[in-house]
Amino acid sequence: MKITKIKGTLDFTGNEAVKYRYIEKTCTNIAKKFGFSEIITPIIEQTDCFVRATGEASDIVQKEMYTFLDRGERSITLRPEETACVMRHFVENKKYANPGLTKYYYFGPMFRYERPQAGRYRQFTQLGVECYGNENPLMDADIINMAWQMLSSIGVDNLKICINTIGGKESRAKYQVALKEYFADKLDELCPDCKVRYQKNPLRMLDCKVDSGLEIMANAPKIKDYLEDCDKEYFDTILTYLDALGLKYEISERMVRGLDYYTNDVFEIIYDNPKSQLNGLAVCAGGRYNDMGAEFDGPTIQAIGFAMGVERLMAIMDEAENTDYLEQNDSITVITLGQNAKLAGVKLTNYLRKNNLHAEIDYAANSLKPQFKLSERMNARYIIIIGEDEIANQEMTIKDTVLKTETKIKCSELNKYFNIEGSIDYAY
RNA sequence: GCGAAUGUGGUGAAGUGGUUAACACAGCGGAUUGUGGCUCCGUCACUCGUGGGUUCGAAUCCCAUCAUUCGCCCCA
Repeated sequence: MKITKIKGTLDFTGNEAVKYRYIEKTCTNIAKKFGFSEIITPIIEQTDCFVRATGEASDIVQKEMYTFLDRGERSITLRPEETACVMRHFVENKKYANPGLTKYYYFGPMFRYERPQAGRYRQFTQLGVECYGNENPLMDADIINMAWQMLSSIGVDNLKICINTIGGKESRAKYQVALKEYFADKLDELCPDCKVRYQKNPLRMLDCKVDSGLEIMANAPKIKDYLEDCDKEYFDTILTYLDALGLKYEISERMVRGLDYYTNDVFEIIYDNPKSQLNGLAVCAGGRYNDMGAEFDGPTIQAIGFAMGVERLMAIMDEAENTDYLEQNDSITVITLGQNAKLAGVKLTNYLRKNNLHAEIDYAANSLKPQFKLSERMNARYIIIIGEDEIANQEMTIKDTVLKTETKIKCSELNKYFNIEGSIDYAY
């Protein structure tokens, strides 16, 4: 039986791996500029960490977690998301006692037991941020701003920001009552899923795809009519700041998000490209979740965050044929003719490597052809050729495949050519 | 959890019951070449995801199973 990778997981090699690290590096650099520092938490947590934070009834808890008992019969879960882990850390260590804001970013694998499909895997990578402390609409706006900057900097286009408010506890409670009243006598017209949602979480009926065209959906009560004044004002102020930051956004009145912990503003950044299979996929999503601290038996902690799906970003970069992430390849192949030249070539190769250059020499071949093949495989920029003539004169022939030049230089000039230290000769 | 499509060598694929599974690219071996990626010759699937069945005979039909991909639910 052949051993294969586990369903819904991915191996990255070559340019894929480069791209993955490029996204990490570019985005986390921006997070640092916004004053965020890294948090690294374990991949495993007590199952309760997610049950409490995400909500017993959420789909993540109900059917998507990798949960198992360890040898001590403790229920362990591979993290399906990071927000709960960061909150656990924050409350566990009583960091709420620290003055000012706490701003963390993270980057790492998450696990969700779902059927894989376009832009969705069982092990996937999230890059996200969490910000705790006194809430202020500017903070919410600036975090969206940061997400936008991250996405712009990795060169992902065709994105749009969608934002909505689902209000604070009071607003939402009133709204839920109104929704239930409205739909009470209309249940027969709704799809089976919505009948379940009606019981479980009426808000979710709003973004049902099946029933979205129905007239009764269009006429359903709107959250904005049930918002407490303070919630409404908070949301409007966020929008004002977004305008000031020059960010374009769409207000999606139907967007409610699936994780139970959100309060007030929620937002998504969506790939908007009708030609693509990935159209409509959220690459970034987040919002405010002021009530989560209490779930961890901590005080009320005002909090906001977002997460981005790294594999989704990679897929979109591929579609756009975006190759900005590729590092410039300035590697060198040393080609030799004859045994004396091979010895000289080894010495030369080693000298180049010691000077931080990527240099390779064919271990086996003596004829030209396979050695040129090596340089093609490496996609080497420089090819240095050493034969008997060069040995005799302490020279080498250097081809620059980018500038398409070929020059013969003395060994003593090599350091100048590559702007490196020291010198080399062929004597040994 | 539900629904659909697909599964032939490293890759792309032809082949729908009958002798040695076409072709292309890549690979490998060689010829030629102090400067290659051109050309030429040779070689490369005891086998068609896996396991059963039907048949004189199956990559081709049937069943099961696995995997991949896509959609739903939900989500980054």
